[in-house]
This record gives sequence, structure tokens and C-alpha cells, in this order.
Amino acid sequence: MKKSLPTALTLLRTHGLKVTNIRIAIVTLLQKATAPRTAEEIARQMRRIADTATCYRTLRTLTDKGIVTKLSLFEDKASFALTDTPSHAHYVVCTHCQTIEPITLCLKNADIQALHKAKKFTAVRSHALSFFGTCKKCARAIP
Amino acid sequence: MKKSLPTALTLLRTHGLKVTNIRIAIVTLLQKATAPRTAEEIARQMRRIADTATCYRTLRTLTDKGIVTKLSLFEDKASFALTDTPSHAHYVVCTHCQTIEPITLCLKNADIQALHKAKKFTAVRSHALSFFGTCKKCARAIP
DNA sequence: CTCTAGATGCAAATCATTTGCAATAATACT
DNA sequence: AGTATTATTGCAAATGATTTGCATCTAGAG
Repeated sequence: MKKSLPTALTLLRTHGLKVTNIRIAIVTLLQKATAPRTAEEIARQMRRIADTATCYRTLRTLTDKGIVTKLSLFEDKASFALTDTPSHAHYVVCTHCQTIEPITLCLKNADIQALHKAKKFTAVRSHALSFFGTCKKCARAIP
Repeated sequence: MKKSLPTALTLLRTHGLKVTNIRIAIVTLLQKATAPRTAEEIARQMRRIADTATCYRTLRTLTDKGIVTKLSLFEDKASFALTDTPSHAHYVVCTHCQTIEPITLCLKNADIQALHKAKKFTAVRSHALSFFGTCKKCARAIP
């Protein structure tokens, strides 16, 4: 039997955050999402519930607490995904339609360890691995 | 004996670009750089030679031609590096002082091939791999 | 040397994101 | 439950990176 994820509510409480509508709504949205969402997409979907500034502030709070992770999949805008979604750590991005597809491929731990030792860094906290290309759908549509 | 890199001049001519002062200057700057430079840094260093808008336009042109590569190493601003610097394809970024250090670690070709086949993508054109952490210098300076 | 498409400077526009401030609501405490 | 305390929100204005309109200029073809 699969262990169910903590509800948005418990997630917020566990991290000592006040429980508010937007926080619940954003966490829930990201829990349901199969790929990261841009801040703008999230703000747009929350229009009825909260102001854009509030969405950005909420995303920042959730990121600071480690509940969600901020990604730079597009040059100019940030994307967000639930942190505890290990299989979605990396992505393939279609540079035409901007579709994001999670991939499971990751670096070997050995490689990462080697990196930690070799370089002038004491703590390598995270890494980002993204692929950019054209999805089949777009490939067909483009001349 | 090491094969010398093409001069900025030839690089521009080879790609059918008009030769102008800023183009020469920016390509030369990136040839000398040991790590990527942000657009803002580049614009600042070019202040005497050209307007900020012109720098951005030049960086775009050079990127379109494939002479330089645009990177998203920081959340909010773009960085640029010469494309033909294979050993500098990936980086470790200190999230405190924003120092960028090139690394040689890369993905196994086998992994990339597997990715190409497994996913809904026809052409995976590029990938980005960056590590984020704290460099020793900052680690010492921070409480 | 002249002509023309492309390149540049300057100022204003745009886009994503942040911030100041007064009003409001979520928890802690009685 | 009722209230005090402090974080959270909405709104408008600010910010910072990057882009664009337009008139002017210049590299390179002929």
C-alpha cells in the first residue's frame, strides 16, 4: 500500500506556518501538478483567491521552508514544484511549446561525491539538470 | 602544439556578421574570461564603447549565431559564455558570492542516448547542469 | 565613392518580481 | 469564546533586467 503524502494542511503545520487559503491552494495545486508550474501560471489560477503579490510572497515562503523548490527552467521566469517529488527532480523542456516533462535520469552519486571533493566548495547544496529540445508534437508542426 | 582559437574577427566573418567594435569587444572579452559573465557585467565593461541596449542586442545576435551560449545560472539574470569552450560546459555556483567555477564533470553519453529514445522528444538540443552551494571562502566568512 | 541593409544610441516601454503601508485575519493566551 | 499580538494580505507604486521604436549612422557590396 502506498504511503499517502501529507495533506497541504499538515505540511504547513509541520513547518510552523499559519494556515491560510492561498497557502493551502498553492500547495494543493502543486501536489496535483505532474510538472512544475511557473509563478505566473500559479498567480493566474489563484486570481480569485489572492493577489499576484501574495502569490509571489507565498511561493517565497514555501520555498524558504523547503516545501516547494524553485527552478529556472525558462530564461526569464521561475517555476515551482513540490520538493518531495523525487522522481521529478529533472526535466526535459520543449523550447517551442514550453511543455515540461519530468525525467528520472539523474547523476550517479559517485560523480557528485567526486565533485564535492575536487572543488573549492564545502557544501554543494543542490544541482539542476535540464534538457532542452523539441518535442515530437512541435517537430511535426514546424516546417 | 595547441591549435589556437579563431580570432574574434574570423569568428564574426565565418558567421556572416558585420564586424563592429562591440562585437569584437564582447567576443574578445568572453574569450579571455575563465567563467561566464552576466549581461549586466558585460554591458558595464562596454560602457565606453557601446550602449546597454546595443550590448543586449549584440549578445542576442551572437547567441543566435551560436557563437556564444546563454546560460541561466542565476535566477534573475542571464549569463553568457563562448560556445566553443567544451570544458566549461557546466558550473558550480556559490550562492553567496556568486562566484562561478567551471567543472569538467558531464553526463555519460549513454545516459543521454537513453533519454533521447525514452521520451517524447525528437531532438534534445542541449542540456544544462549546474551545482549550487557555498564556496570555502564564504563558508569561512559566514557565521 | 556611393548606396543600402543592417547596426547603433537614446528614451520609453515591457515583463517578471518585489516592496511600502494600511487594513485584516490566524494563532496564542486569558 | 474573547481579545491581544503578530504575521498575512491587497493595492499601488517601485525595481531591475531586458526589449523596442525610431531616427541616425556605418560596414561592406558593387
